[in-house]
Amino acid sequence: MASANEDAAAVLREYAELLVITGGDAFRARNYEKAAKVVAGYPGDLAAVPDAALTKISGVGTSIAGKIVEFRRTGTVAAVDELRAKIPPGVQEMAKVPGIGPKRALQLSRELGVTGIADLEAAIRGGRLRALSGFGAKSEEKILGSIAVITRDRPLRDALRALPPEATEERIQAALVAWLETTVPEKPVPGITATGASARSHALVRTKDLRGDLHTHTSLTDGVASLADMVAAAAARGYEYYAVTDHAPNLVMQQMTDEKMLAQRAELPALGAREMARGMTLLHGTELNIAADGSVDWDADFLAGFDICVASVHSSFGQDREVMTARFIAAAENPYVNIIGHPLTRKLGRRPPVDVDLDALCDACARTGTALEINASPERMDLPPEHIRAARDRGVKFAIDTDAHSLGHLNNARYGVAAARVAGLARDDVINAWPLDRLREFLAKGRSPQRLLASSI
DNA sequence: GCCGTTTTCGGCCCGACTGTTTTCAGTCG
Repeated sequence: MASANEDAAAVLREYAELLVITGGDAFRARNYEKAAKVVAGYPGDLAAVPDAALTKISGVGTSIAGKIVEFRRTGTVAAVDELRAKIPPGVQEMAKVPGIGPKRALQLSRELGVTGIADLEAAIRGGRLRALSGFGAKSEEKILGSIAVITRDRPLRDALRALPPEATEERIQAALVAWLETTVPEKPVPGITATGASARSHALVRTKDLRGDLHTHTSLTDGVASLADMVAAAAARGYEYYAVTDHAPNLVMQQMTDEKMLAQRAELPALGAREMARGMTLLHGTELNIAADGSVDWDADFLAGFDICVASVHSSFGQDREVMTARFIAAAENPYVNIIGHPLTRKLGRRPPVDVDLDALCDACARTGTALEINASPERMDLPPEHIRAARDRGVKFAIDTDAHSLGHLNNARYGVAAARVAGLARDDVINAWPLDRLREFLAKGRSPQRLLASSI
């Protein structure tokens, strides 16, 4: 997503990374990282914001605004250049490899003279890593796996990042199809639909069909925009409904509590009544954590207070297929779980998909009335089109969600729609393309009074 | 470096996991 916003964000992000590698103040680094997210997710064109107005952006103070101004004028930031020069070549690149952080990247450079990812792979295959303290067979295996993920995902990630900021769903769709065709030329993916090539293309879901977003965050957890700003931005998109789904307590770093969640819920009626959001129904939800055993954060009593629950895997990614599948199915069978969030939990070029029997999970979802998420974040593309098609054929419904952590992310829905279109989904397959009444029926799931009574007998 | 209905200083994201170690450092979400 090449744009003034993304360019500035990249510089701020790099400065944060450099501060961490060079042992700078962690809070300072975190502020740059946060500012990078805010700038990347700034809903307008950052180039149109006057210098003096930059500090009006939350998370951007005088110092960071100064660096943005410098970058706009000169195309570079001196402080970033200085830190770059202090670090041996390859360290920044290696520190981004999952399993390697700043400390290990520096160690690899200093003690082995490794100069980058390609060199690192050669060093591992040459058995040179074994000589380092703290590195063993498992580390070698993990690093090689990470390098494979980076290599494999890079073409798709780069293709998506190269799209213009306002790329339409058709344009994104074309990029996805092109990538699928180059990836598996010998094995055509069944049901994949190229742009405009299908006679059914008129029936495919469109971005304008989406009536709401069902997975979004605020600054109460790891989002960078306030609840009020997120709601206003959603209303400006013309949504009929909008779900706020901040993280739940078991993702410890988010520091969610019962009290915070209830306080957020109490804010919604007033926000919904504002002129800006009038006519848009606010749903109070959460993104639960599916624990290693398939349980979630809260008990039934507390969960019953939510309008909608997304449930996602955020830990223990390495479970074997059988355990992982049982874990997901347990979550789908929870009467309060409406959507399985980013089902493969992959991040392009960062984290491989978990090993789950999707057919079994799809059957559980179809049986229990649980939707699978098509997470629209271009950093995830999860589910990918080939799996969406298979899931649809097993009777699964979908939620195309942005998982927005900033205002700008709300505009990512079209990436999910593109994946859905490639897979051949129609409006009827997508629960957030349904009218609110029908959506509410779906969300009631197994937790209507009659059903709960019946299941307790 | 940013922020403010505990405000101009002093907080701010904490704990589990992992692999390697023999008591813990590093990484991650």
